[in-house]
Amino acid sequence: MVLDERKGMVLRAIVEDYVASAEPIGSRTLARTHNLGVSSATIRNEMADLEALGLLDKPHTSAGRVPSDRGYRLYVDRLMEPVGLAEHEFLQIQGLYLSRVREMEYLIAQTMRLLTNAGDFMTLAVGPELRRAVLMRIEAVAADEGRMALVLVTDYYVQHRMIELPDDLDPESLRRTLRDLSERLRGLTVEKINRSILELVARELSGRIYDELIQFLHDCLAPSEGERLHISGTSNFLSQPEFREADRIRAAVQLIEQESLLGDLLRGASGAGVQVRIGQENPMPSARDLSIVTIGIERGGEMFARFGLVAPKRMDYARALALAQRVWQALDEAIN
Amino acid sequence: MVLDERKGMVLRAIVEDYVASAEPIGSRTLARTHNLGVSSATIRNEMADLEALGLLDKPHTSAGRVPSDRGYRLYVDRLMEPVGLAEHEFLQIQGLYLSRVREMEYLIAQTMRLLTNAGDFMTLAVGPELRRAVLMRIEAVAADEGRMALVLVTDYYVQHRMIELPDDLDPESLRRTLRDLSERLRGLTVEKINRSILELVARELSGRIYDELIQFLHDCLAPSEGERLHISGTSNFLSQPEFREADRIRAAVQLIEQESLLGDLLRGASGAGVQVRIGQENPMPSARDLSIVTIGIERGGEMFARFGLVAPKRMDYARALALAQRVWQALDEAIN
DNA sequence: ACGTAGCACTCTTGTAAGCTGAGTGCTAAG
DNA sequence: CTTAGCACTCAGCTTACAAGAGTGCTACGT
Repeated sequence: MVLDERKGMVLRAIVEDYVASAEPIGSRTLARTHNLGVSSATIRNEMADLEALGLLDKPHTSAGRVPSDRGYRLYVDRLMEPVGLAEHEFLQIQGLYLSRVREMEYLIAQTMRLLTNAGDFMTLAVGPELRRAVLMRIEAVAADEGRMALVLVTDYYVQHRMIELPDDLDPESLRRTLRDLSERLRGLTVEKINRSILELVARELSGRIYDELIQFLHDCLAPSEGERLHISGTSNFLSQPEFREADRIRAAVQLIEQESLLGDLLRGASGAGVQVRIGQENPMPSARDLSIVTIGIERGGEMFARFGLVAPKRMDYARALALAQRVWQALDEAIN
Repeated sequence: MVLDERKGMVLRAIVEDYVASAEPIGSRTLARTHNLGVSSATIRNEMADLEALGLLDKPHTSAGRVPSDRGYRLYVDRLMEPVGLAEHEFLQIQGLYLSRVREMEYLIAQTMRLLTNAGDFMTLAVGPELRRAVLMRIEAVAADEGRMALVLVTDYYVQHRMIELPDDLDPESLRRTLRDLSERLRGLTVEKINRSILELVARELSGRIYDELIQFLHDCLAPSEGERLHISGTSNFLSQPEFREADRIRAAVQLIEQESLLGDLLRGASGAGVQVRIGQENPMPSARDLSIVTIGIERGGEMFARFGLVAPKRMDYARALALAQRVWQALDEAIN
């Protein structure tokens, strides 16, 4: 049996109706609402064929059909009609990256706000791996008499911490030490520094305040911080009708709370550009009812940042893809 | 009718059993589990009295009793036996503030981590109002050829943003401008700067890069940023049995997502030290089933920071208060 | 050979009725 | 003042039943 044009139309109609209604689609309803030019009985036959092809599922004997993972996949790859964004959305996304700000946290925050407000998605993001970041500068900015802000600048992160100086410390010598340290470490990746920094510092420096300094550097250089998973739009997500029942919403909340799982979900995708993973295509079983559209940003051939739009499998793929595509273009351009 | 000692014991037993079990407490169970020396019938009479006094509620005719808001209040004020913290907790809290870090975001993050892991609470925090912060320094830290990190230091906040410099900008003149600006504005509160900064900058400075600079200053000085509400431990909160039903959990998620509501909840308390607000004592109706223990930190007679432990009314008040009290002591000492 | 009408069958959902268990309130006796 | 006993109440569970939606199959028409 082969997927002729009519079967495609039926599948497409089912996916789109189901996406809109969240209710299984029956043959009669479909015949009534769509002008397919055939009766419900014919549609029933087509549906039976689509089910045999593994493109539709039946929740139970008399409940109408629901797209299977493969059905969604076929829809996304071949049946879906791409949608455009509204003019103002298009421009809004462009405008987001026109500023001169070149800092990851800021770009991520902006992008997430945009994506979260643009649809019923939960948005995930991870920034570039901190261990790949290249140290540029460590500097101390005096605040007042007794306090000083340490600032660590890498190629796409800035970190700071304000500390209290002990009375017996000469600010000038601290500044000089930092300048030396800066010189010595500049151009190294965080990954590399991680090894040598402590030795270096231990060898050349001493005194109480340097405990704080080392602590600060250590904190800044700890990978966990830089790869922090950003999450927003959980209420978009949880307000989907699939989470009407207590068990479901509970499971969903648990999934959300497990940052590591969401991180895997997002990182499961590889490569640059926009990708879709549907249901069981996701690596972990707890995400088998979800789909995710990922945006991978590369830079110099390495993975740089990654965003994800998460929703039940019954997501609006056309819209998610349009958004993702546009954000990818704009962000990729801004960064490269 | 007056609250004699036995009534107090009964109320206390009901509160504690209910806190532990989340199920309404019946007279027979109470007689069996607590050694009150009287029969269930007597307890029934006492319960009826307590209900008449407005200290107990009945969910329905045959469901056992549940403490009313006033019942909880009386329990907290007069019946509850204060508990101590475990030795290691006590020391852990102390240790948290021994470091020399004097930056609000850091202290808040540390404190929240502690509180969230210490019990089944959701933790809220707001830092000091940014508009009261006193500007210390604005400085530019060079990153590489074309980029620069702007750093703004106030007495308890540091903000930064990395921006790309236009080719035609002389980094030295930028640095000079910032130094001038710093000199002019140092010692002013953000609130005051907010008015004058734009005029000042507009009058003395010009050129494309200064748009970014002004934008950065504006962002830093926008009060919303500085008063950002920190939230953690939502899973502690949502895993409480009161949220077993879908509607409840849904409402709770919505409440959490509404940052402004949580902000009001937290800010509803006034004054320094540890306070408890129970159920309807909270200003907003959507929090009438919650209780919050707040920790208010003052500094120089002004409200500085505020933390909140949020849980269903059926919270473990003794533990929450012990934690809050200890954190308050330690933090107050560290800051003042 | 394909499309359609009709019909029997299946299965979920919603509703009503009955039962059970936990708890209360009241009364009378100790 | 306390307690035992008993009638009464009510949420929640179970069962039964009807309604509604949908399917699969068969027979018929083009």
